[in-house]
Amino acid sequence: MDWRSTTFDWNRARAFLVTAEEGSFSAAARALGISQPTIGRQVAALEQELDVVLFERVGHGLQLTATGNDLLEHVRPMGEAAVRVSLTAAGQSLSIDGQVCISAAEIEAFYVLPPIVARLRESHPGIEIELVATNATSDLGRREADIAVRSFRPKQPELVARKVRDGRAWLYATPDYLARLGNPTTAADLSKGQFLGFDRSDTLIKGLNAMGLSLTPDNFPVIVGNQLVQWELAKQGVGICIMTEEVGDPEPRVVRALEDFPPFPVPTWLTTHRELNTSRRLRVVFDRLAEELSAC
Amino acid sequence: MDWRSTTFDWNRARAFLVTAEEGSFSAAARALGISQPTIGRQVAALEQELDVVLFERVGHGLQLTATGNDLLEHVRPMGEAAVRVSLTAAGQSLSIDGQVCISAAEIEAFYVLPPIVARLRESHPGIEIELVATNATSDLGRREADIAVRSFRPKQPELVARKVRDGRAWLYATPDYLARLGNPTTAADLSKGQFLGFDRSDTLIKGLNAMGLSLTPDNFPVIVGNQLVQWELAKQGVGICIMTEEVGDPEPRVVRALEDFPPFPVPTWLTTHRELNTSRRLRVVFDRLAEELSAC
DNA sequence: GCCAGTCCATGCAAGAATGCATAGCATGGA
DNA sequence: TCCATGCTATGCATTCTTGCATGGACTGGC
Repeated sequence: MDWRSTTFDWNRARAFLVTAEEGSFSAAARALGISQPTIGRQVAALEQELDVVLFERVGHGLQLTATGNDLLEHVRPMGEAAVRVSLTAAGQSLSIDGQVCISAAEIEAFYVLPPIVARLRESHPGIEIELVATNATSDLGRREADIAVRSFRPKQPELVARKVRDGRAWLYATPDYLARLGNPTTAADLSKGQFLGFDRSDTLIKGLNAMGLSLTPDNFPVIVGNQLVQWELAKQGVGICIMTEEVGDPEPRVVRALEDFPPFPVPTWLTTHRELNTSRRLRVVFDRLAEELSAC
Repeated sequence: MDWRSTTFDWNRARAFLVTAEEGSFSAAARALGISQPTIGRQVAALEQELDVVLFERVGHGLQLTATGNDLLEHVRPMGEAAVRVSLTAAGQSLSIDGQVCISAAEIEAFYVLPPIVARLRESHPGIEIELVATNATSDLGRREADIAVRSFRPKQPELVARKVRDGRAWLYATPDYLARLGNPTTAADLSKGQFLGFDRSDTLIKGLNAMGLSLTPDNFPVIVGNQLVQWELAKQGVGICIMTEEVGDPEPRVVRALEDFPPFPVPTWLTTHRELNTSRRLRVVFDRLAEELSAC
C-alpha cells in the first residue's frame, strides 16, 4: 500500500473535525482541552497542506465552505474510528474476558496446574486458559505464552518475574530397583546406579554432583526428553529419577533413594511480560497462580 | 459530543498503523518518508499514552501483541478514512462538476449573462450555474455567491477581483418625453427633467452632477429599486434613465437624451473568493465570464 | 448608541518533536 | 565461524509547535 496519500497531519484533521462540529475555534479548543490559537493554526495549516479552503473567516465565527463540507464527510468517520480506538484501548485494561496462555514444565502441567486452572475457571468463567506443557522454555518476548511457570529466574530483564515457592526434590526409585542396587544408604552407593536424564547436556550431572554424588554420563543410559515418560519409567523400576516431593512422596510404587540425603532445592518462578501492568486479565491469572503455587 | 476520548495523538496512531502494516519501524519510516527514530518514538509514545503494549520488541523486528491487534482493527478504518480525505482534497482541485453561484446586477443578469451562461452550459454540462439577480452586493465572504459581476472594485482585500471591461452608459428617454421637455440639447436643459432613481441616497445625483448636470433630489420623483422595472418605466415615457449603451441603443422606444454629452464610465469587475486558486470549476467559470464580458 | 461578551489573529518565549549520526544486536548465508 | 545486512535504541542540535498575553472586530442586549 502507498501511504504517501495519508501524509497530511492527522492531528490537524482532528482540529478541523472538532472545529466544524463545534462551530468555532474557541469551542473546539475548549472541547479538546487545548488553546484556541493552536486550533486556529492547525486548521490553517491543514488548509495550506491540502491546498483547499475549509472555512471562510467572516467576522464573528466561521463559515464552512463547500469544499470543507466535502472533506468533513470523510474526516467524520476518521473521528468515529478514533473514538473506537480510544475506547478499545481503555477497555483493554478493564475487560477481563479473553485468553491467557500458560506455559509450564510437563510435571507441573500434569500434577499441579489442573486443579488450579479448574478453580480459576470456576471463579472467572470469562478467562480462557491455554496450557502449554513443554520443557522447552517458551519465549514470552515472542508471545509464545503469557505466563511461564519455571524453576529458574528468566534472564531477560524486560520480563516480570516473581519467585512464588521454594520446593524440594528428591531422588526416587522403586524398592525393587534399590534392592538390586544393594539398598544404597550413602551417596557413594549410588555411583553405580542408573539415572534417568533429560538430555545429553551435563547440567543435571553437575547439579547432582554438586550435592555430593559422583556421577558420570555413564550413569545416564536412558535419556527421555518428556518428563512424564521419565517418571513413568522410574515407577516401573528402570532407574533413579529426580522429582519434587509433592509428586514423588504420594506415589506408592517408588521411595526416596536416599532418606538422609539433603533435598535438591527447586524454586518456582512465575514469569510474564510487560502487559501484566495493563491487562487486568493477565494480572488476575498471575496473582491467582502466585497465590495457589505458594500455598501448595 | 465529548471529544476528550479522541485526545490521543492521531499522528501516533498513523505511525502505529503503518508500522503494523509494513512490519517494522524502518519500513514504516520509508513508507511515510520520515525517519525511523521518529516512528519508533511515536509508537512508544502512543503505547504510553494509551497505556497498552502494542509491539513486543524481539531482537530483529517487532511482534504485534494481542492488544495491538485489537487496536489495529480500529486504527485501520481511521487510515482508510484518511485516504479518502486526501483523495477528496486532491479531487477538489481536479473535479470540475458541481455548482457555481453567480451574482449580478439585474440588468446584466437579464440582458448580458443568459447567452454566456448558455454557452458555458453547452461546453461544460457538469457545471450547474445558479444566477442571483440582485442589486444588493452579495457577500462573497459569507458564500452568498461564488462570483459577483459588479461595476465597482470590492473593498475586501481577501477577495480576488479583475476588471474585465470599460463600458459606457448614457441617459435615455422616449422621444415623446424629450419633446415635452423641449428637446434639451445642453446639460442645463435637463435640470427640469424627471429622472428615475434607485434609492434615496444621493450617490447617483452626485455622480451625474460631477458629469456636468445640476440636479437635486427633486429631479427624482420616482424611486424604483428594481433596475428592470426602472428601465421599463423609462421606455414608457415616465422619465430619464441612465443605462449602458449595449442595452439602451438597441431599444427602439428610447433615444439618448443628450447626444453630445460625454458618456458615464461603467467598468465591469469580476469578483470571487480565494477558492479560485484551488477549485478548477470556479476557475473555468471565472475565466469564461472574463473572456465573454471583455468581448461584448 | 453604548457596553459587555465572545470571537479570531499575532508576537513572543518555553517546550516538544524531529533528523542525523551512531551504537548495539539479531539473522542468514558463505 | 565469520561477515554482511537490516533492525531498533539513544545522544544531541535544530526546527517546529504550543500556550500565554494581547489586540482588534463583531454580535446582541439594554
